[in-house]
Amino acid sequence: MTSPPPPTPAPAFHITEPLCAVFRRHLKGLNQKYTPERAKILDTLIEVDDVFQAEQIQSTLHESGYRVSKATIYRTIKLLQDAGIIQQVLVDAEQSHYVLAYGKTPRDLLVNADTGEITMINIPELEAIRDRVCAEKGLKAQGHRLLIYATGE
Amino acid sequence: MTSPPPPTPAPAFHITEPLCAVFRRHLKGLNQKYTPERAKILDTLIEVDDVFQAEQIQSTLHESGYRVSKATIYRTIKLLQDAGIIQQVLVDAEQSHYVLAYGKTPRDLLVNADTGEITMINIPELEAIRDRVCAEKGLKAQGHRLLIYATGE
DNA sequence: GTGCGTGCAAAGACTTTGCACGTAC
DNA sequence: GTACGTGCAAAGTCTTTGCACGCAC
Repeated sequence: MTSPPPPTPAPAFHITEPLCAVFRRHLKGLNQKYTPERAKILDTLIEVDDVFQAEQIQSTLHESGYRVSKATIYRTIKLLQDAGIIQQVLVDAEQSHYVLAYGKTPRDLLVNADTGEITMINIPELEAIRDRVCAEKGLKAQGHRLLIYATGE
Repeated sequence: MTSPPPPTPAPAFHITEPLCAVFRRHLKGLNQKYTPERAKILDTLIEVDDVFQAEQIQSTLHESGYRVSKATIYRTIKLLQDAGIIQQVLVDAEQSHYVLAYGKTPRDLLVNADTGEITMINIPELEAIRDRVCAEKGLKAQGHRLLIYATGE
């Protein structure tokens, strides 16, 4: 039950709160535990601080000498999504990508078509544009995502 | 070899040319044939005239009493992408979605989060914004895609 | 008869799930 | 000892590929 589109949930708490605390609180609410695997995965995401994939998390952990199964990684990713800490980003049909979303609202991504590198950018005026377009249709904007494909340099 | 991101190729020919002619020309260039299956698939896309998935094409054809295998549908989708007639759109991690792209440059989509309905919209000022952002990074914009998630009515 | 196209079934890639074992309260 | 978590392997999706058969020039 992967939420089909990422409706960009609004981050609700203070930005300064450590993400692990947010995660711990979310888990506690579900009567679940903040296990070493879950902590390691979250730490890795924070360290990477970029768009990431399940595979990448596993190999990064592996390099640190820490072995976690794919199953656990996927399960943890789902928990982190539910907690609003990460968000799915659709940049590639082959594999799911995610970004840290908590307190950041990363809605705009620059994809370097040469290198595949993905950079988070921020284009504030998009929110106004988006709201205007929705209002014209009698709808209410819940979020947006812009992907820009670029080459050169 | 599904092209990972859709770099939004610029449509080059006159809009009034029927898409089947474009497709036929593309196939001829590859020494391939405009078969009934390929024609039917393209006709269906034109009739649907909306974001679509492979599955949907097959069942729509099936309702018309025409049976085409998934393999042929996927192979034809790839040909249509190469011809610049359709483009992949990433709206959902579960399945690949495509839209007719020829002569339309549909870069902006409005996703109704309540109904799942996807509408193509056009926001001309985005091109300027996109080009500006890329220029700031010393890159050259090749295309973009905006997804807006909305609810209400 | 060579080349291209189709359907079928098998293979692939990513993700999810069932199960047995472990660990913490 | 109950509840939750993990790894493994199997299952599940969507998509691609290999192969044999068919059709057209």
